[in-house]
Amino acid sequence: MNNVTQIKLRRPTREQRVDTIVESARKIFCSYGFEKGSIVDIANDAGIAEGTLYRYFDGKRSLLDEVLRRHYETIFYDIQQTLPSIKGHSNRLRYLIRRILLAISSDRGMCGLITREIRQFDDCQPSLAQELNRQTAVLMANEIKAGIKDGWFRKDTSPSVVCDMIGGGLELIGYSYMKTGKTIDVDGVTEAFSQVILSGIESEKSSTESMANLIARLERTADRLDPT
Amino acid sequence: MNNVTQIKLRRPTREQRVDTIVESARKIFCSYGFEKGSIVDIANDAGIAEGTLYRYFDGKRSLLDEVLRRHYETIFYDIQQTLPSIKGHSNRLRYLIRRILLAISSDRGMCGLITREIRQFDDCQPSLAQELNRQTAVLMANEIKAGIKDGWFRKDTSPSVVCDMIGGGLELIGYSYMKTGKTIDVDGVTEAFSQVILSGIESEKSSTESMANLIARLERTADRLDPT
DNA sequence: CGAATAAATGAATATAATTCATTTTAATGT
DNA sequence: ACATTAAAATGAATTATATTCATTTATTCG
Repeated sequence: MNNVTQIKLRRPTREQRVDTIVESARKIFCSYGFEKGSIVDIANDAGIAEGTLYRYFDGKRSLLDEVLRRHYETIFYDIQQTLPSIKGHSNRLRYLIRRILLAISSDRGMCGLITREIRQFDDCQPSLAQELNRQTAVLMANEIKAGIKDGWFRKDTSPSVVCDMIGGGLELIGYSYMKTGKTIDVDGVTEAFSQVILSGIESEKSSTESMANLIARLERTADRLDPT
Repeated sequence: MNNVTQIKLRRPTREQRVDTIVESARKIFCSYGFEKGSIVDIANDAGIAEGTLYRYFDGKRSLLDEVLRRHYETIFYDIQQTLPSIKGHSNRLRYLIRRILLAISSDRGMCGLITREIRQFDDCQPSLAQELNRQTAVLMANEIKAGIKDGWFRKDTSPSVVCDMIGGGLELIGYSYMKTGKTIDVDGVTEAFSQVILSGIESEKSSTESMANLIARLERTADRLDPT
């Protein structure tokens, strides 16, 4: 067995090949969009023939699904790690809003891909991207429902409507980011969203609570002044 | 000149032919979607050959644009007639929300078409549908800005964020209507939207905010007095 | 090494938008 | 009424891509 055979390139494992293809697909789809980015482009970028690609994916659509699945996976993992450590329904909602804005603003190409393609194809199979978006909406809805139960949010709040407003609003922010390319002021936008939503749904109890905090501050100040 | 030539069908005028084509396109696009609905289908439905269609429209995309333009035209006309007669910023906002919900719920096929295709093609030309949606957003933004100026809405409200929340939220309502087909409770959803948005942005003469300012003043005073 | 199996290939196929040379119809002038 | 010209309509040909499949190439295992 000579040196040449030793250094001869082995075929990549199935997993490696899938990774290569998905990465090429991500690059092409993000640059040219789903329609314009062709299978030939992706195959060339991955260094394989078109036919080979079909041994690993059912078609263009499954390829898109896998690209999106991997993108969302990271974000979900992150959210699952962080969410339990945050105290208070309002703060958890605020965190979810901020985390999604962060995902949008940190990858413009992906944001554009998602924004443009998310509603396609829904006739037959439910779109994966939509399904993944729904998961985030469920997290928000749970927070709102729990908040209502605990009396922090108004009893007549419709969790689904609030989720639609947050989710839809963030989508439009992403859309405008894709189109204009203006950087997103993540903290500013998070505050603007939270401000409207939270004062829109917070109950008497929670305003009483914040009032109590203010009075506590007043009392502490008074204590400082009290000569006794 | 015999009877036969008398009753012979004349070619339709340009306008009539355009109307026929647009109507067929609307029907096909709403039933099958923009991708799946083919030019042949539309031409057949309109009773012409494929080539003929291209004498009236640049291509499939322009056809879609015209279908959407005509759809929005009706709605805008209606809004322009009604809006000035409504008194109060909050009521005008509520009306806009309700009018859009009405448009969504009254034409499921069109709602599906818009929902699925609105974000496409934006690389090159700005999508017409998007442009038309933006016009509604401008109406809302004006209302909010005026409301802030008049002191009815909080000074720190971000009109664009509020518009995104309303517009994006309504889009998601439409999306879910297209997918599930469940009828929309227009008045209920209008109230849920208005409730959250309006209590989110209305300037409570109230409590918390101004109280916080007062206490902050007191604290500053205390700092000045505090000998430590 | 030499079957047997798995992977890769790219030419062939299928589908759908768009173009264009040709045909059909209408309008005009004599 | 007919010939001539202009406009409109046609559908076969072109183009562009996703997908398939018969064939070739590489790997595994006895």
